[in-house]
Amino acid sequence: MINFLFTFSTLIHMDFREIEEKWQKRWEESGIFQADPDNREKFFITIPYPYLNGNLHAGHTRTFTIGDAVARYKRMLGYNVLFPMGFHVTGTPIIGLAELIQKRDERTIRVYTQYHNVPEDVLLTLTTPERIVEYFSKEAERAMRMIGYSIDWRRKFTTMDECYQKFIEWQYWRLKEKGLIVKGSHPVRFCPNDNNPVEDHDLLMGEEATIVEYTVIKFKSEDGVIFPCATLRPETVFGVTNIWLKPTKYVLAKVNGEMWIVSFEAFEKLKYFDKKVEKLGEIDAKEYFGRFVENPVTKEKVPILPAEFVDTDNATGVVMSVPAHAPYDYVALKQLAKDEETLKKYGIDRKLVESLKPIVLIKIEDEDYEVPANEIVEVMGISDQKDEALEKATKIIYKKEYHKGVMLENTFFPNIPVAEAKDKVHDYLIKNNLGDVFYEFSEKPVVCRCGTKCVVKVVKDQWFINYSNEEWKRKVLEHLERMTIIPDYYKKEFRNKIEWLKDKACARRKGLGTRIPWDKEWLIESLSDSTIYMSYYVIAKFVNSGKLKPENLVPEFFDYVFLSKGSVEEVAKKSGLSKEVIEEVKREFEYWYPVDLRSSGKDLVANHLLFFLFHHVALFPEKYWPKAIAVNGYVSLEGQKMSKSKGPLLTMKKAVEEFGADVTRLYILHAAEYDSDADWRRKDVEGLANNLRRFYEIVKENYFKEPKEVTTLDKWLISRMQKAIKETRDAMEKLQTRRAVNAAFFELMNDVRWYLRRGGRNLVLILDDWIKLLAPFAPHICEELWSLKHDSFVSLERYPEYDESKVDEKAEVAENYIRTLLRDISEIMKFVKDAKEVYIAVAEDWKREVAKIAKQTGNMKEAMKVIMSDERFKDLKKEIPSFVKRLFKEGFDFYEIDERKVISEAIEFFEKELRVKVYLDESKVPEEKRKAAMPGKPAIYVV
RNA sequence: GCGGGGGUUGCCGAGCCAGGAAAAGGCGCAGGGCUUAAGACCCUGUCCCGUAGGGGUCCGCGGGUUCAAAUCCCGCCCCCCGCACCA
Repeated sequence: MINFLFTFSTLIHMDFREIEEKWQKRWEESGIFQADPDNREKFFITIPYPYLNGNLHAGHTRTFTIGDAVARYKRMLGYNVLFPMGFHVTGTPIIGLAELIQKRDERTIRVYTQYHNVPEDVLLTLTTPERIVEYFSKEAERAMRMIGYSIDWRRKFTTMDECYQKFIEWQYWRLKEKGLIVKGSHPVRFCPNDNNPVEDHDLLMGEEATIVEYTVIKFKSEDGVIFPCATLRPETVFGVTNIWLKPTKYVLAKVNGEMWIVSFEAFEKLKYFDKKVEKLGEIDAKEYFGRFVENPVTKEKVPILPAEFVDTDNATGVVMSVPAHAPYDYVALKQLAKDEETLKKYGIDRKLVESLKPIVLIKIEDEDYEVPANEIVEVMGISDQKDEALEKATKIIYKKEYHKGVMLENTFFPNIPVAEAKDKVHDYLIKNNLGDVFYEFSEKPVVCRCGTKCVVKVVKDQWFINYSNEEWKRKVLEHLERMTIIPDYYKKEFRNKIEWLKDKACARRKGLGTRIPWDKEWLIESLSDSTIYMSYYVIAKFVNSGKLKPENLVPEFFDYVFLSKGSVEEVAKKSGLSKEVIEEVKREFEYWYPVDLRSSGKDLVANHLLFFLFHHVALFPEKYWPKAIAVNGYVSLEGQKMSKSKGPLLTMKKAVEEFGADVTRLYILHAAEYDSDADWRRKDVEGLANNLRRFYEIVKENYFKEPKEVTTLDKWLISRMQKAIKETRDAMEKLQTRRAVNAAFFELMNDVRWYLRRGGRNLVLILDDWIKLLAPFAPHICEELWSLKHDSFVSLERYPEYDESKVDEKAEVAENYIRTLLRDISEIMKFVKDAKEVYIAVAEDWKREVAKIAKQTGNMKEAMKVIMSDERFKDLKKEIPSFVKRLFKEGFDFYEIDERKVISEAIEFFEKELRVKVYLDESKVPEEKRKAAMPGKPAIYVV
């Protein structure tokens, strides 16, 4: 009794954490996850290192746990598995965070204490980037140990380490030598007050705004003044009838030596565009109304006219008018012709305005209208240029013409689709200095966190990585085809993104990181310093053990280790290392490389994972290019998006403390598959904890029972186990952790429930396999259970093999038979009051003919045709489809089981379940019921 | 707009590629068992109808192919994600 009570209470209060900590300690002490080269086949799996501006959260937990499950699974398959981890600290957010903490920013303090669970007194000391890195790297490592990842911790590093920086410098020198680093300029969102580019999270307003590139077309007046018309539709330049200015003041400016007339706002913006800009004076637009300018493309002279709809805060504030295709222009022109007052005010001849006829220059196949702008304006009933509906009208026309339109004969590009002509005109303008570009936000306003309105700034002379390089892209694309991408449809996505990738600025002024070795004013930007660092895990082991020092890491050393360039003697001399050490590092690199699997969140597809591919292809020999990439989705909390900087957030540590490592792991692995998003729901997590506890109890209760004689039921259980092994393995090969956990845990659990309900007493027969099967997912509890009987680590055991000889289809069919029969009987008993006895009659033998026919034809379609047309079966047309379906689903053994025998052996079970007497007795079952019986579906009679 | 993914039973989510079960599993809810009780655990039910294992309706909407469609084909509607220099 005392013993019972004790057991009982330990079960109730079974503390996952206690078990987990015990095994984490043992793993650590035994060093079983430290991977060094040996004669086994290797498997090198990496996960993107976390960025340390906060604690690891449920999102990390998902990606990392998938990685760990795969690592453990592969290890149990016999691979020598390397699963390392480092920390990313490059860039600005950590600095930003330090500043916020220093300033005691209220929101930051709240978010970091409440969601990141940093104690306030500790948080307030994190006022420098160094302290932040120090603190969060320790926390991250602790969290990852708490959840039981099988990481080789001897290889950890941060991207600020001196040795890492040597490695990055080497990489950039080599890229530069290959001509893949180029200089250029590009537009960025910029805060004039902070004097810095702004990132999304630095914005108060306008996070959605993108930078739009307007084409500027230089219309010139006789006195040489340029009216820079900004447009998104340069192809319509062939249809310009006039240009518009708002009747207000403009600026006369000298722009790169030319005289430009632009709005005041535009002038301010121009200052940031990497141009020489000088204000010469102010002019009033009215001085120009009625005067003419020359269309630089058609050489036509067109008048300058006033229009109220012109927005001086959009682009240059000078607009060209294409009334045939632009509803605004059409309406404004019509309106002006009628507006006596305005015409008089500016001394414009009405005849002039009336003479301006729309010039149609685009046609749309299958549609036949004269002047598109006219038609839409009439349909929508717009007559005022300030009508907001014009915006919509413009969009409709634009959309149609862009996608379906073709240029007409009166343009330079007859019969060319509009989408193409647009670029051609743009290029023509730029090439001949007849045009320019003007950057503008797609939405306004865009406001920095400091309250200042942002501008677009063109950063000049910046270093770029030349991803647009065709040769480079081609190689990456070719390699992509050879790679495994999981899930497979992401290969298409990668293909598109590789083609779309443009040159990328790789340098920044501010932040943590490595300086560009040949231009020390610039720092290498954070996504650009994390492309090939998987190779650095090899180096890091030697750095951490003290064998490699920063001064040893000369470029020639990396050349030799990674690329086999140069001679060991030379490298020894240059690096100050012994030949042995150099060779040892090289051997280790050559053993581990390439990366066999990089498993990552889907947010990195369009950036990091691309760069990862590009840089490997550029720098390493082909045999070291990555083998596979897997992508997983996000995690939300009770349906809410997580946010590092705003909350809500669930840290990895908190999840483990609260629910335990195995529960957290199992839950996150099971919550969603592949790139679909998972939702962390407390209720579900608790439910899972119960299931896991139940597993623990069941194993403990049965593990030491002496095996008894093996029954059909036992064979069924063993067979089910084989199916589960097969399913789990197959799922894991495809990285389907949800399916794997479903098969290895939930479905087996259901089978075990049935087995126990059926009175099974030999559960012990499958327990070793079950524990091993679950070990990659819930390693702690599995170690604990395994250790009850064995002296080894289950983590190092061989994963269960699927053994077809143990599959017993007949036993499975028999159990299904019993299950179905039980269900049918109880279904009927619902309708019989005070049922006392149940009689069962199996179908007559001749009905097995159906199965024979089905087997002969081999497919459902054929079988149904043949059987249904058979006279003998015409009374059974209701029963046959489901029978045939079962045949094809459960296999043809189905009709070969001895139903009478199966039923006889289960009578006792039926009686226990149903609490009535059950007889297998044909004579007691009425004729009409017996007639409807089919093989597998006996007649039932309840009295 | 371009590109990728998706709309399934109260919810989450399998199934769809290889057409043949009101459609796995989990959660929730209801009833029963166990228990002094609660929790846990074990059964049963959970679209509608039904005093015999049955019938009806169902997988975003509308058509089509087929003996048979959640699954294949066509059209439409809606939702999510990426479009960068930011980790």
